[in-house]
Amino acid sequence: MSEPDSGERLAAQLKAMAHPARLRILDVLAQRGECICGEIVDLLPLAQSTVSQHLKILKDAGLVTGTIDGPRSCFCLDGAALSGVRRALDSRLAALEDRAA
Amino acid sequence: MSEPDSGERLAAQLKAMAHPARLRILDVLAQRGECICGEIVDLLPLAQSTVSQHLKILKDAGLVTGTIDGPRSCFCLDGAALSGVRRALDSRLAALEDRAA
DNA sequence: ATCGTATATCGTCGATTAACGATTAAAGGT
DNA sequence: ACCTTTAATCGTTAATCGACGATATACGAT
Repeated sequence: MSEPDSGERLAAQLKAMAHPARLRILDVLAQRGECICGEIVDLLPLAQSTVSQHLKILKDAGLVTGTIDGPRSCFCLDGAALSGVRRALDSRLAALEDRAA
Repeated sequence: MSEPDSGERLAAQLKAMAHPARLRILDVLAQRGECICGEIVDLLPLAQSTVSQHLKILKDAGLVTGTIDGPRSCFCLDGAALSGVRRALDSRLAALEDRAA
């Protein structure tokens, strides 16, 4: 198994988000609920292969899910994972917030 | 000037956080309030030069502040910046949360 | 069976990252 | 003045990233 410790897992998720194109993809998915790859390609100034690669990174990090739908792939956000990232950040900054209060 | 758009700025901040060692540094600072470089070096399994480099990355991203104190450097978190990251994530995920509700 | 559309994957290339040891700089103590 | 301590910077190396075009795959339509 070798579960990565929580720091490594969170780091990996943040890393997946830490790219302007991938943030935009997450935005698009948040707005539309779901998307096929081609729609995202049309919205971003990147080649199809590059978008597909970014989607794979987001999928590998568990932040989006992709289901094959005929010749297309339908992507949508994994709400639980994204909430998890948010909670992880919150708890890590809790000490700071307390101090500031 | 060429202010980076909000996506690029957030991406840069997330990227600075997206490393296990840097997350640990943020944790240490959150717990202790402030630290000198050497304390962090003692806590992490990394060379002094590597830790100093990580601190520079966090400082350049605006997530921590470093003030020179004699021969030492005293680091602490920039609460406003970190809260900003949190808020930015929250607002980007708002659409998702609404959908899930 | 073939064709067209939609994606994923491969291979490549330059740029960036992460790590280290060695060196330098800046104080402080004696 | 000289040494010690602390931290930043330099130079190197291996590994990873980001982008692309080209290719392969999977399916639906004709």
